[in-house]
Amino acid sequence: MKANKIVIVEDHILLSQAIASLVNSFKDFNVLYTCKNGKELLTKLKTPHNIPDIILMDVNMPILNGIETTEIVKNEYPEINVIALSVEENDTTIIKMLKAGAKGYLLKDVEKDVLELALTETIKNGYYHTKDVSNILINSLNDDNSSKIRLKDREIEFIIHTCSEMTYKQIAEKMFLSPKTIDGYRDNLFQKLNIKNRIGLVLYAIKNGIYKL
Amino acid sequence: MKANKIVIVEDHILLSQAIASLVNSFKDFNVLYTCKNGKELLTKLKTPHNIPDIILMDVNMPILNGIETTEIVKNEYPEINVIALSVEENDTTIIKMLKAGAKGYLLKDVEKDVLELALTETIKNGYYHTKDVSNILINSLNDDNSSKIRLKDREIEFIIHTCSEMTYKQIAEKMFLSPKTIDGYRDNLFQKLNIKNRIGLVLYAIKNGIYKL
DNA sequence: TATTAAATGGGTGTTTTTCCCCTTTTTAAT
DNA sequence: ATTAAAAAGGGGAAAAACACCCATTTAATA
Repeated sequence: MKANKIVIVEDHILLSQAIASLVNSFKDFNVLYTCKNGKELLTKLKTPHNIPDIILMDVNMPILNGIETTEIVKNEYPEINVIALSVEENDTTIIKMLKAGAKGYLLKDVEKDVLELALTETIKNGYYHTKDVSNILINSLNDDNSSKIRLKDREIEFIIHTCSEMTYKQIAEKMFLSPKTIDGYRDNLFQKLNIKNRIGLVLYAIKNGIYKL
Repeated sequence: MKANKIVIVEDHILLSQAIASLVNSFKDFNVLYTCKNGKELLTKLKTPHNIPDIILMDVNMPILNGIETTEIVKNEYPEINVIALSVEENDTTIIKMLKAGAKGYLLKDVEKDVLELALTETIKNGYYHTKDVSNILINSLNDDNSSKIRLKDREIEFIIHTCSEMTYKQIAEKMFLSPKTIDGYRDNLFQKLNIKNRIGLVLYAIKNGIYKL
């Protein structure tokens, strides 16, 4: 078997080169090149001999993040397998990444053997998942059908305004609603999300990507 | 010259092994072992043959972070050179790390050659600094004298508690202070940071890495 | 030692937030 | 058309947050 070609996309150069060194130490794999972000990757892929077998993709990157990049790669080069590599254990991030078309999701604190296994299995079967990630997926699927928290558009708009120094009265003005209606939105959300006060709402919004810093 | 012994302290195993692979590829350096956090390192160091020439230390770690660990290492094993390795470009973090006794501070997006150079120079001269970090240091010194916002330790502790659903009264209890003192902290910070309410403080904390999600 | 600055805490009053229990209007579904 | 559910709005009260002004105790330092 000739060595499989790997591309690494990761914004921190040292880490990217370190991972490259690790991958090159594996028997059947070789790093073709590394990229600092999604945009750089897409430019590279336009040249045919730059098409790898597997892309190891960091999720959190500037310019073009892992999720968006994976979507584009999946559309334009469906034969390439993307494996996500991240510190993020956030359920929704993992799901978004897999929805975008990633064939695996590795947390950055796995052993190097797991990385090698993931590469081997992905070449063989087209996918690889650790138990951790599988469990997270199963849990989140269960949530979906039963009691998943569904936020309405107007509520999301309200939550975003909540992440500012405005008072509720000012938010009401901005949304052309009575302060009392805003009161209702808030009371509803507090109960639905099981939080105690506005701070909790702000933290929820940021953690779930509703409000972006 | 026989190979210099390197130890890597980094909480994400895969990264730690990747960096190890990279360091092992350098001519004059060999990785002795890796650790997941400061506590693990301190245990290891108790055995004499586990004493390395240089420790590559991540700054953000659970259990015992890079700054605290470096302080302890500097006291108990002054002959070991510590080089900080981090994504944090935050001025105060860098300064704290250098104050703690680190002989260098590498951002995680430098080229691998820079890492090798840093290791070589540290063996030769006992220290190494990139231009980036030197500049940050110089700037921060200038700022310090003029109008830089300086947060005291107790204030930072307060801000972190602020990013929770606790009321100020509960924060006061947790910090063993009177609610009135907390009142003072808050009023001070609102003025110093030019914000209007607790939400502003939470957003400030998150944006500036004081509170990590 | 005198002076300053920082840390801690008190008093009092206003505004905002939070909570609970309501009504009316609109929208969706049977 | 009828019913049900969701959205919008309300009253009133208690709790928390906010603002300002001031007192005491340390710690630093000129």
